[in-house]
Amino acid sequence: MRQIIDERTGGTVRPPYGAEPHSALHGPSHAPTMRIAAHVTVLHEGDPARRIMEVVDGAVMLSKLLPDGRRQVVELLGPGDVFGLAHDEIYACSAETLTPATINTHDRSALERDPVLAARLLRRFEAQLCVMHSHALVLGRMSALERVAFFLLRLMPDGMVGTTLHLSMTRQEIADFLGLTLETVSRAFSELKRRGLVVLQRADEVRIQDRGSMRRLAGAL
Amino acid sequence: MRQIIDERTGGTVRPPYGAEPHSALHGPSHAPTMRIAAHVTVLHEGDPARRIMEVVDGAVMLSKLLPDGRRQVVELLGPGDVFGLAHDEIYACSAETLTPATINTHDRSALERDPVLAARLLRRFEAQLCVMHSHALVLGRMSALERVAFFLLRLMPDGMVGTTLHLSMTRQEIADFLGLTLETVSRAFSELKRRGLVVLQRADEVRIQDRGSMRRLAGAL
DNA sequence: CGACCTATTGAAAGCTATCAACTGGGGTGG
DNA sequence: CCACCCCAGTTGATAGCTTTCAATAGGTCG
Repeated sequence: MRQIIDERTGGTVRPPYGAEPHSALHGPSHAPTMRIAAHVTVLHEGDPARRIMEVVDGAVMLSKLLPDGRRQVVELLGPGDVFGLAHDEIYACSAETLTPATINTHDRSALERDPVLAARLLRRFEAQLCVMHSHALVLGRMSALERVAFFLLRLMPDGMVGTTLHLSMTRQEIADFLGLTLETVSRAFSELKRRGLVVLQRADEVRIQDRGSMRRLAGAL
Repeated sequence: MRQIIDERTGGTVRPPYGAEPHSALHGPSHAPTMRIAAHVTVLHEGDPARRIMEVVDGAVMLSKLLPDGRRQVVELLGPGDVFGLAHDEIYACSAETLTPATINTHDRSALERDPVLAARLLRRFEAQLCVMHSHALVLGRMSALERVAFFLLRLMPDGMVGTTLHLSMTRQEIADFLGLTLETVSRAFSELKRRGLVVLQRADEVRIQDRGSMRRLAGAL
């Protein structure tokens, strides 16, 4: 289990209950902005859902647990993405920072009062829903090698060709995202390396060498 | 391949291009309602995305294809659900009716003009996103038997206990939804039957016999 | 009643998970 | 400054589950 303690404050960071930097002078719906360290659990699956959150900067991982401990990382979020969604007033996922992150929080009631916010969230939800559809295809129909190729392409926008990508996830986290085991993820990395499609400077620093072959593996996506 | 011909009109039903019942007197953004037969492809993945659609009645299936023909049914929709989402002005999924269905269509530009519509879609997107998160857990971490149990519980609301559920999907469609093969789905049905958790009156008529055991299999969901 | 399509069941192969050992890098403490 | 420890990652061997290929059964419609 990763730490859920914020080393700056020494306390658990759970925005609905904890201190809220920058919000003292505003109402709770005025988008208080929080700066959060890496590897901090921001939301817990099953907690009462009072807030909706936007990633301003950094990376956040949403995950769900089965009663026996199996975990699925259901979504990877970056700047602009929204989380804190709820079924029956209960958070449906846990949220954990992968890197230091800046996050805006809104009271759920703000959705009705603030049409500009609602419009922004609507566009973002549409985009995230499309990404989830792609991810269902990955989880349901792709082989291990294809999943890892897809994962790396997803993290490496077309713009940054030839640059080195820093993975801020462990093999276990990648495995939980792709519906595999950490060993299978490791083997897939080794296979991509062996085929000359990627270069691993370190375990968490990847360069895509042959983008064409990667695209073909990942289903031309 | 299922038919994409509407037997009532004799023509392909593709709303952006085809005839639009009930809409002759209204602008294209005034939610023309269409009545569509079962097993009709309403939207094609990759077509230009001009409309956004709401299921009023019936069941709709969203699917994505890989270049080599592998298919994933990414979402099952019922009354209230929304589809016709787009990446880069292109439909991200194909949509096919599973039953006769009634569908509302909105011009995408209506989202900016109609805040009531936008608010409704926002709530619905949130719900669908949560369902997709659950589905990612199913696809990534559950065994074949667990997936089928989950599928049946999802189709059988708590209210209707003891009633017979009519599956409007073939084994192949269920398999494509659950990330399995049709043979594995069939074996899972047989196993659930053998264990006394369900009764199959016919291949497409299921009664859940032991809901508790089903819930345990499906991860208490 | 026969044709055809869907579903079921069986047998074998393949891919991923599991269990286990080993490697390597980073940090700590001597 | 170096040695050791610890954890993440890699690699190997085996098991298990699902897929694949194939044959049979069931049901519907002409």
